[in-house]
Amino acid sequence: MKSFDEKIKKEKENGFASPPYMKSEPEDDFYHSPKHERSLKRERDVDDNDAEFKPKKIKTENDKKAKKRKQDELDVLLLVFCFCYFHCHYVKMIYLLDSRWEEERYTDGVKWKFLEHKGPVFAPAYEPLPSHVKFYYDGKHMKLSPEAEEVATFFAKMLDHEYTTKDIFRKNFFKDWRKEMTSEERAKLTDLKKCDFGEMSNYFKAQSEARKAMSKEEKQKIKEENERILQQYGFCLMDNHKERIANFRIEPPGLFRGRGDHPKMGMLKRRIRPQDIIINCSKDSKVPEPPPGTKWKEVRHDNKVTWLVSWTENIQGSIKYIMLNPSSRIKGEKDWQKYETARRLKKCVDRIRAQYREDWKSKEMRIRQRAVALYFIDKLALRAGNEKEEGETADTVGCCSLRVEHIKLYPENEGQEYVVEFDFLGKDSIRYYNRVPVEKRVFKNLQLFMENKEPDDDLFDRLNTSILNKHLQELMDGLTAKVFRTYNASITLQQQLKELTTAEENIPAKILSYNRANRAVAILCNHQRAPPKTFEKSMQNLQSKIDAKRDQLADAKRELKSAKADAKVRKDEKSKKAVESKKKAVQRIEEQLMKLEVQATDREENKQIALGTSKLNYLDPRISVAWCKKWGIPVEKIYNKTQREKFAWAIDMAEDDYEF
DNA sequence: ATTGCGACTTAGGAAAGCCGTT
DNA sequence: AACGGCTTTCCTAAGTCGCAAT
Repeated sequence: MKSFDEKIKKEKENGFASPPYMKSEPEDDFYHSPKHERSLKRERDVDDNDAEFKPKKIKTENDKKAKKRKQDELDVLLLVFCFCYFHCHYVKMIYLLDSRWEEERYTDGVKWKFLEHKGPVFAPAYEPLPSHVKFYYDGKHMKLSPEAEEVATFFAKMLDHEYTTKDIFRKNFFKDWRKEMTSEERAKLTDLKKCDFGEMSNYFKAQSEARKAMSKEEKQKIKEENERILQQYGFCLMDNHKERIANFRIEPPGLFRGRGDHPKMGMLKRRIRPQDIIINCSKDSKVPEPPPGTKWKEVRHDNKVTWLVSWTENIQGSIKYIMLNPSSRIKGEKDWQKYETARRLKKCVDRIRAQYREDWKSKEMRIRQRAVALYFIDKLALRAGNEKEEGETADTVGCCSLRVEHIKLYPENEGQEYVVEFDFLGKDSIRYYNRVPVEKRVFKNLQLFMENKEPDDDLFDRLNTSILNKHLQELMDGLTAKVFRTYNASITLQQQLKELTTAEENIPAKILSYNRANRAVAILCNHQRAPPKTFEKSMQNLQSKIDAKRDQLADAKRELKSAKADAKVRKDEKSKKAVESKKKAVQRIEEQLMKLEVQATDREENKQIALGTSKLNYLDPRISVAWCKKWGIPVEKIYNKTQREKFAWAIDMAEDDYEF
């Protein structure tokens, strides 16, 4: 595999990459990340690999063709290599370019040839409450029918959550609950406020306490049972390889918890039965058996999709799927492709930037809007922003769906000109707040777009994601709005790593640098988290650890001093040795102290920032792997076991000189 | 052009697991 | 052994984007 890789690299060096040169920045602070005052200065890509668009000399048509052909060859080579990689890795076939490759090469959307699995694991059946756990209505005990009781337990289990205090939640819940009641119950239970779920709630709390207090043996037994289920249902056979399934358990019934201000919160998410399930597998496989006495809704054999099981969920009417784990070939290949697309964007991003800057001047409104939106997507890593059905989901927006009320224009703000203030709820109702200076032309355009509009009018009324993506497709094959997020995230990591890593530093300090680079990306992408509930306390604990370590260091230093003095007087071997060992002790403690301090810094800076999402979805893992190799950092320090499984392809492929 | 649907990726919070300390 | 704090895994909601029907 290596030699193949090297071959590709050689080809690349043999004149494909134009020499890197610096481009002048149109703005010195092009990128603005939300939330943080200290702006993450990020330079544009140094390496501009797009001689095609900015030729230094006029090429003859033949030159171009030859180059194109060679580029094509290179692309094919790369494709073949990665194809081989995934097959060698996953199918464990050693021989390359065997005839079997030909028949296994999938065309026109075929995702697999063979697929066999055991179907889903259903949620356990409802177990009625013991009779001593009572429900009261208006102070009086009332025995509920099993159906009504089950739904009541869903509410009881959430009693401590603030959800259950929200009007919409209560209203939706009560409406759906009533549907499950018998007509007598329905007649009687008319006011949720009069319902007392207290005993139920306490019962479940006691149950969970009991579960915690179980003996080792009991816990072990449960663990073994889970393992058995995992072994039986958690894997499938796809094209000769056993693959881990991501979510083989069907979602249990419960109350829908949307994020943010969701109009459907509290609705009953109904139980999924075998007759709701569509099974997907290959014709020549053993079709999974539905539970005794039941039937699947449908069994189909569609090898153009990757899912094994699907059903339609009742809240939004959307389809849910059971698919493979990220470690699987099918996900890994896709992930790799995603980063390759982002790398292709790197090669032409300057051309695209130049283009949209031109388009700011267009006489067509739709083109100006498109150009300004694209600028935001590129500069601020905003999401595309599909339109959503009003009243069906929380009111959140992305770039194309921004409304006038979401931005404020300041001709001047804190000494900066043309400042735009963004304040809106994005995916998962996470707030995006950012103030950024923009170019005058952008500013003027925004003023124009906002003229004669109400606050709740669309900012880009001539634009949607479909129009934008169609345009992007014309600029580069496979380019869509989200590729910019991937590209900007990965290039930022690479750049930050280059900037922050110092050769002399020890491993913990290097890892802090890595986390800081990662953090820069998370800030750019606005990946936030609620500060952990115990954050303050855990910070204090760490601080006292640091203080204790400082004291310990002072002691050790004192001891070293006296040992030195002692050795000076005595001048014997023994006291010399004592000095040496004290020196070692001081050193060791210093290192520990340093480690703690680094940890404290890291944690403090990470208070409200979630690194996981970008690490898992936006950062080309080969950048991290290369960085580890370059600085002799064990890759386990950066990726845990699951992550290493997901990124196995990158860990195998990337050398220390990998360039995104 | 618009809408709806289907398939897939991206997302944060909760639960579970783990590991060092008491 | 119990506890507490941190990490990992699980869970499933919420996006993106292409395609087909209208």
